[in-house]
Amino acid sequence: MAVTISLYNSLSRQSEPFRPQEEGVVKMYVCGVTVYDDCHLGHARSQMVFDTLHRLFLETGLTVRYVRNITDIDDKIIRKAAEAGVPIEEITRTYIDSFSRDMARLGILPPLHEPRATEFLSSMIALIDRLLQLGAAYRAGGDVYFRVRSFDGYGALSHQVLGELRSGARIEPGEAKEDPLDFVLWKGAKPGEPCYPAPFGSGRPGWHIECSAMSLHYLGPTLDLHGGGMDLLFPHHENERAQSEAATGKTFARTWMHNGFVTTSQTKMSKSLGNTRRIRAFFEDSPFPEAVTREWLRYFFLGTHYRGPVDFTDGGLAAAKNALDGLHQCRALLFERLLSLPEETDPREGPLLQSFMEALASDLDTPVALSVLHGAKSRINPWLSSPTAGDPPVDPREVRALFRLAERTLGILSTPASLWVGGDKSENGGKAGSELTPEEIERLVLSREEARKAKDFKRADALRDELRAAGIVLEDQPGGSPRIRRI
RNA sequence: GGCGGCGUAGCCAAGCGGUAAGGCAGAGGUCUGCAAAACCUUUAUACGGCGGUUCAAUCCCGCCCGCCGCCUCCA
Repeated sequence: MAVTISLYNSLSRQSEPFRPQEEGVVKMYVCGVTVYDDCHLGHARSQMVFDTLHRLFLETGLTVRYVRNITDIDDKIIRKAAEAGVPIEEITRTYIDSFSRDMARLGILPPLHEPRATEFLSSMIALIDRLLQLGAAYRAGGDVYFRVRSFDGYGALSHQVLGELRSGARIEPGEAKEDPLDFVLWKGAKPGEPCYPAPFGSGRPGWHIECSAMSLHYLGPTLDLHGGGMDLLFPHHENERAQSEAATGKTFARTWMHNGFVTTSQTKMSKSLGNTRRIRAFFEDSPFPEAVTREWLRYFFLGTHYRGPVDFTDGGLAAAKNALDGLHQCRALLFERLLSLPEETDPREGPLLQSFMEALASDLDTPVALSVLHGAKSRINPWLSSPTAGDPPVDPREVRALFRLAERTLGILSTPASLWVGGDKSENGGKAGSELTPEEIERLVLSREEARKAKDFKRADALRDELRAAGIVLEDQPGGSPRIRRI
């Protein structure tokens, strides 16, 4: 569907129409993770934001060359390995696996390339060499530093004035920087630490250089879009930009996007504060099957615009689940009603589809996109719930197409109805949602049915209460046996 | 100290110059043996405060108050 995508660019601090350099192809780079621990919900949101953007690009027919790095050489990894007394590779393998599992659980579409820093040492060394030749970098005390004041545009991305920066105001003991603002490109080897040979002395790369080297390798000197969390804006992205542009003389990234934080009690969720919630734990603690939990979390995050903060609360989570339940209920009834009509002939265009796409195209306004879904639901529901009703106020087939569109772009409304309402973890290889065995449940349900037939409502209600206490809710249906729902 | 974000109904959350989307919760109703679920109806003279610009401001400007973030590793 033809829409003009506009995105907020951190560089210009305004929304701009998004136009890739090459017609029909998007070169997109997003900062991944450093693999020294399990990922938390902050990572989940960030990846979800850029996944949604990725899906939006695909939906509009663009080819997306999406690269996301994995940082597998870093001080924290080294320290963790040393503490555990295991090789670095064991730590990185463990957390790369964990990250991959988390991304799969969240339903994040895989990027085209997912390079690891250690696979690109020679590219990084070449880049540093080039910066040294250009005079943008210098050797000092076994390290190599980037000379920040040699790069005119430094600070333009994060809108910092060099003189006001406190960042570099500290020089760590042992560092030999010319200027406090300078940052390390290559750290000289220290005893007992992993190191790699380089013309300027063996050692290991600084944090920022990997992104420059890997994006250059896969996507060339100029990215259409570079993304990451708000906390990467400075210094990470500022540094990446400086060293890349100093080396290539070209614009490094045309659009920069930064997502807001996940907070708890209005405070940023971060590892150093110890207030993180791991993705894995969220899924393991969830009473629902994985597919349901995935949609639940996605819906929760998508309910807030990506640039704002999201406070992670039980109330917010509960509201998200209830709202999603309503959408699923509608979807299940609608799909059943339209079963005989092939989806292939559903409309490709229409006011609902248009509104939905326009919302997403407008700097990824997912809250508005969700409201389009709810709007469609409330207009189609009366028709769905009364079989004798006349013409529906909206084309049911467009609503079906809309739900499919939401499935593709937002990654919600894809779980089969049977799993959504009646599912529990046992169907999913997890723990059971109830203390009762299926046989016990069936026995209680049948007993209640007998009691109801005998008009012994007191006993019937007691049995229903007993089931409810075990997390089983009965929903009587006209004619048939009651529907069993787990809570 | 520098840079930035936020403050909209009980809660969450869009809108960002033309007179307040949506969701959750709540209330009333339909259905039901009673429930539950579902469906219907309903819920902000009003957008932190005070000024200013304008025919018109929640949206622009100024000041103030309150939260939060970046400037050190961090999505």
